[in-house]
Amino acid sequence: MTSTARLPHAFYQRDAVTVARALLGQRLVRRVPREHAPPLRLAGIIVETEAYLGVPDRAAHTFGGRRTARNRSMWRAGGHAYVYFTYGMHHCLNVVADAENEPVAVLIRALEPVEGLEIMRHRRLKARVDTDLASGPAKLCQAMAIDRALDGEDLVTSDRLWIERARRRALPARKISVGPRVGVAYAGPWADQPLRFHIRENPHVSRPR
DNA sequence: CCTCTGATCTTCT
DNA sequence: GAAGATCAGAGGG
Repeated sequence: MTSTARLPHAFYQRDAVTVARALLGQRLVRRVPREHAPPLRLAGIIVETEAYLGVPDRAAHTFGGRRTARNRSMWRAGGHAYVYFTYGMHHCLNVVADAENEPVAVLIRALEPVEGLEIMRHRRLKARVDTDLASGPAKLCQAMAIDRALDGEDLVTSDRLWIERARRRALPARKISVGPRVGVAYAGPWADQPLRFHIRENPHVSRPR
């Protein structure tokens, strides 16, 4: 029997590294209302994450504690969404972690699609194979119809975006691969920190160059 | 397999 | 005015 219980507030109220590891194997769900039709339900298992550690973390948008119009959601309590727009065309989804006013978050980097595959294929026409549907932070936002309209969303109460518990316990460490974060070479020593986590041998994980 | 490049525009300096 | 928590396609080996 498949559980549909949402991850509770307390799940997110932990340090970003713990949350980044615990999110692996859980199910991200997007509900999209439609006129004259039942709502769409899109879902994918989280297979890759990165932790961003806030004020001291040179790679984080909240480095130095600077608040901007873009990053203000990161100061919210753990369990909210932080969605940003970048490169003039891409959106990326973060899950805010830890306590309110602790501006840390977890970037969701890849999903294994499990519900609404037909819709996702339609939204991702460039993907020749299903392992390319959501194998990157911007790809998954495209597949799941996630944009800035969902910035600041409360994942515990929202009817548009939430995360369900798909596994009872966190994945054992031996099934998680750990390494440096992608695309943050500018961050000095923080670029080398082991803050990227992904499920080992899962074909839906991103393949950065 | 690998490296290089263009796209495209919001955000912040 | 420049850069960016990216992606896709092209070209060469």
